[in-house]
Amino acid sequence: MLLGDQPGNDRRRWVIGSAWPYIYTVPHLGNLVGSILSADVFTRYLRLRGDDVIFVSGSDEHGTPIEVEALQLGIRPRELTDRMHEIIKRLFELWEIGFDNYTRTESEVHKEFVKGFFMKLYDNGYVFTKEDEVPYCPKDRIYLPDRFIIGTCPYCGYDKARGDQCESCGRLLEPKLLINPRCAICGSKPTWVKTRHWYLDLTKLEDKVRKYVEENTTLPENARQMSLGMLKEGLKPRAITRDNKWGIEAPFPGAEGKTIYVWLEAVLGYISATIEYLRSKGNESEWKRYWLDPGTRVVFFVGKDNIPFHVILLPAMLIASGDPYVMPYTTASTEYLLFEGKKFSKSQRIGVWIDEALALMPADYWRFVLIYQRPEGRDTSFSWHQTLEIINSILNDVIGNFIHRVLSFISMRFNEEVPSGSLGNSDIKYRDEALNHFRSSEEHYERIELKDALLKIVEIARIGNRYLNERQPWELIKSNRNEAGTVMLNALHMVKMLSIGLWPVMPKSMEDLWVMAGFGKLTWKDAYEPPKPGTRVSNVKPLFRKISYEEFKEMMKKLDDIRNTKDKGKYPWTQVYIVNQ
RNA sequence: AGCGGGGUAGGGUAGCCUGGUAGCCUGCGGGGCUCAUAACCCCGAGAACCUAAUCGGGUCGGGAAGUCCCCGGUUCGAAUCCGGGCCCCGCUACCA
Repeated sequence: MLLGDQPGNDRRRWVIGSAWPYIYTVPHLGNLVGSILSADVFTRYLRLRGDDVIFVSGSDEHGTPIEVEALQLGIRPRELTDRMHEIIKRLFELWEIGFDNYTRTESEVHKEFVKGFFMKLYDNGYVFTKEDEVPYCPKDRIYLPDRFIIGTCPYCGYDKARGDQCESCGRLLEPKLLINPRCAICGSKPTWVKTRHWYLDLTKLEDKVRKYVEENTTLPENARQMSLGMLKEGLKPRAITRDNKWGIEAPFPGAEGKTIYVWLEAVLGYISATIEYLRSKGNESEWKRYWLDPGTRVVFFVGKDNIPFHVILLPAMLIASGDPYVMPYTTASTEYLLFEGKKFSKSQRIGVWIDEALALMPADYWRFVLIYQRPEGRDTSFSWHQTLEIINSILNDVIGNFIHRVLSFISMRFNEEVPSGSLGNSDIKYRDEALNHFRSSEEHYERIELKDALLKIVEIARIGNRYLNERQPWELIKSNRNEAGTVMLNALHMVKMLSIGLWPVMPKSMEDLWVMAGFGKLTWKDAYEPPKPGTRVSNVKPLFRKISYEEFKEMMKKLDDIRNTKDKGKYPWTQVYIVNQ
């Protein structure tokens, strides 16, 4: 392999979207890893390569749970989401998430876009109406989704069964099957009222969607199989409208007072957020270059629960619009992150939330640990034990210590100046082995296998450590300063590769390293070039440190304290812990 | 219930499509090195168990013939292919 021999030099154009968090509460680590964090890492990789990328997401704020929460707190839904949106936006900044636009579904641009978009579906004949009978709570004056009705399960007699499914026996239910049904909010008896709803006629779109899924070879296996399974059973019409007040008004003639089903509008946010971003840049019409030009690759990052909306529904709607939207390139879907083997659960306090996490460790530590355990292929269990091992043994010992032994050696033995050198066979062998791993990491990044991409970069540090042990520059320098210089120049080259490959995962630490090592601002292809002799390393100090068992115990105590404080908050926005920075 | 994914040393994961040495990381034991953050490098045991002895572990002796969730099949040969089953997770269209 030759230096500079890297594939794909041409500048590509991308839209990266991560699933919109529902801001009823602060997301937990499981929510973060599959969607927003993964999308950020991939986006940073693309930027490092010099690709043209727009990275968007936003707060999903409509829908019944938020409407009900606000009702119970005696405030308007918008007040709740105004506050939560600001908090969550701030938390993502603290997590070093580099959105071009993190917006919200209450954005005017979004609302206008959604209304116009659905009118196109209507005009194109993909919308029909049907009358349904739905449960309604006369006391709360709210239409009740299935799971907001509780009653006695007709099969097992469990008296807190929800209208969609009985948690006790697991059987699927319908609200009408429940014995003694009650409103989940106030407990009063719901009435059944007739209402008309507007449906998206997915049956007409089924063949085109199937073709899209079948021909899309970039979809992860879980997304592909799940989608093909749904298509095999046949797509059914899906209601676009709801009777909620909190949402985007349905634009259809005769649909006054109704709102659009949150999922169908939220997925359009990827487009509206792009428009909003480019409008703020003063060139709104550019959005068509991103969404209508077949050269663009649109990629979504979601958890596995989100697959149907991104692989079936959104593509179906894009087709139905009649506009020449570029079809999504892929949907990078992850499995679930479990917490100590169990599902994250807010009510049972199982898990760690993204506000608390930052009070315990720096964002880069978390980002490293989470991507290192990214649930690709199967559910993966997060455990504190494993987390400490990864930080102490991999991040600190293998990576951090390698970087530090190189920089401190140059600092002390070469007077802070990068030495020159001419590589011998052994040096070249190690350099090329490292470069091969760098190249392999690039291949994994290209396939959005972020965990494997990271593992390959970690290997470079292992190679570097082995290299130093074999060449022993601390011995060489006694007799042959030039050769010691060669080894250190080459080792610093490996540090450079590392710092580039790790930047998408730990941008802050790597930028600190770039300054310390005198690399300056780097791009992906710079990894193939050795550092410049004569540049200065300065202020060398360890980038990472270990977490002792005592510190871990203190962390757990701190987490307890934070939670006790959070519990005292009355409103959702007072149940959040923001680190002072 | 239906559909989809998964089950591999103590923990975490690769291999499965395309059958043939179970790879890697961590942890554990031993050795080396001294530039470095008690860091680094190399070697080894560990993916079967039971019994005796012991506070327990290491360890010693004996038995048994096992091995990638279990049972069966195909094959010279199965983690891999086929059939059946168990368990975990997701989705099932009105939660988001």
